[in-house]
Amino acid sequence: MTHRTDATSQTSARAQRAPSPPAADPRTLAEVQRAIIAWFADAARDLPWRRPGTTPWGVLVSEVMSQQTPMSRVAPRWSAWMAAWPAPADLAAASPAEVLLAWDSLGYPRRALRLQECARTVARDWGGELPRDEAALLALPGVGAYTAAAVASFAYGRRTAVLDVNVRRVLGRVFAGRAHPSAALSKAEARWAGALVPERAHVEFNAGAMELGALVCTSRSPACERCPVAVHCAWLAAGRPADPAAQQKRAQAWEGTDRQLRGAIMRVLREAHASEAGSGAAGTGAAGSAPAGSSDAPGGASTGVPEALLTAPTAQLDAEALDGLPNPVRAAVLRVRELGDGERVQRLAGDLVSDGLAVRGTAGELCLP
DNA sequence: AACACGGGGGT
DNA sequence: ACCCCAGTGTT
Repeated sequence: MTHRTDATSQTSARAQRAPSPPAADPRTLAEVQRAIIAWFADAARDLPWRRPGTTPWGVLVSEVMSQQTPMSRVAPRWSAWMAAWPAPADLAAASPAEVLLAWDSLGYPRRALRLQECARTVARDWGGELPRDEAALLALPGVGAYTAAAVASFAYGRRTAVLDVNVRRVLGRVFAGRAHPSAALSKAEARWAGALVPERAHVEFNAGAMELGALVCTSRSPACERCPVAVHCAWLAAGRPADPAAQQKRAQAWEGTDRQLRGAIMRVLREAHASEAGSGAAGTGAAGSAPAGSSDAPGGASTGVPEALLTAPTAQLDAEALDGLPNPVRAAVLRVRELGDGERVQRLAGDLVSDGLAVRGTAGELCLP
């Protein structure tokens, strides 16, 4: 299957510093563009935000949810989210707790907070309508180079280069013969990618290049036999050489990390909030449908958990209070205690508060904001 | 430029 | 077990 890299490794190692411009004649360029557009017309997945009638705001929401997140996980959440908050003003009016509850376990919950900040900015500064200008989009919270370009292209039909990891991989393989894109997107890379976007059907080209990278030209096991541009692909022609530079990126740890423990604490807060707000339908992580109406914590009623239950030494733990917790909350609390000692939990809880993902109540409880 | 930041599913 | 995912913001 994979081919040895011996004969070519010297020359390919040389070429990886500079993002080589598309070493292709205009005829090849046009052919690649046409092939991707034609392939996309047939192979495009039926994603909810590709349905007619999706607003620019809906496109933005789908892009933010999709950051570092497979779309199979995004689709159901997007539908529930847009049903609850169709327009920026709707999201702006929600409480952060509702927003984090609806985000559920999509990951990187700060994205949810930024998306709401974004909605509030749009409501306040843009009359509730997303700006069309890419630079203005880029200035919004949670919107970086990729998302600004994606919205400009997919929502507003602007001719701009949309460079996510999929597109970078496809272009890098076809034109530069490189198996994997570098860690960071360079200016030069963006420049020649921009030159590649066709004048006509650029939306279809952008979406198609992403789709091709997601479905065929995948990172791990590309299906070159199904690839519409295989005949033009420099990487395939070279025998699909491994990438010498991509070796030593350390496998990302998960067990025992702060991220894992933070996530467990966030789950406690979601479960606690859900079990108190609507005792009706609160399942494990199933934020599900409409986060209806109120987040009003009447008086001083806590919608969180006593922080001591997360941090106290086992000997001093109030076992009775722990037993009194609703099942999903107790399970989440036990998980936190299994993952980290009290000191670490306390430190990370403080981080969460600093990040705006949690608040401390007057009675020593930790809650969603 | 290098890190931190979730979580789940594919191989 | 390891890899990857429609990235962004901070240091």
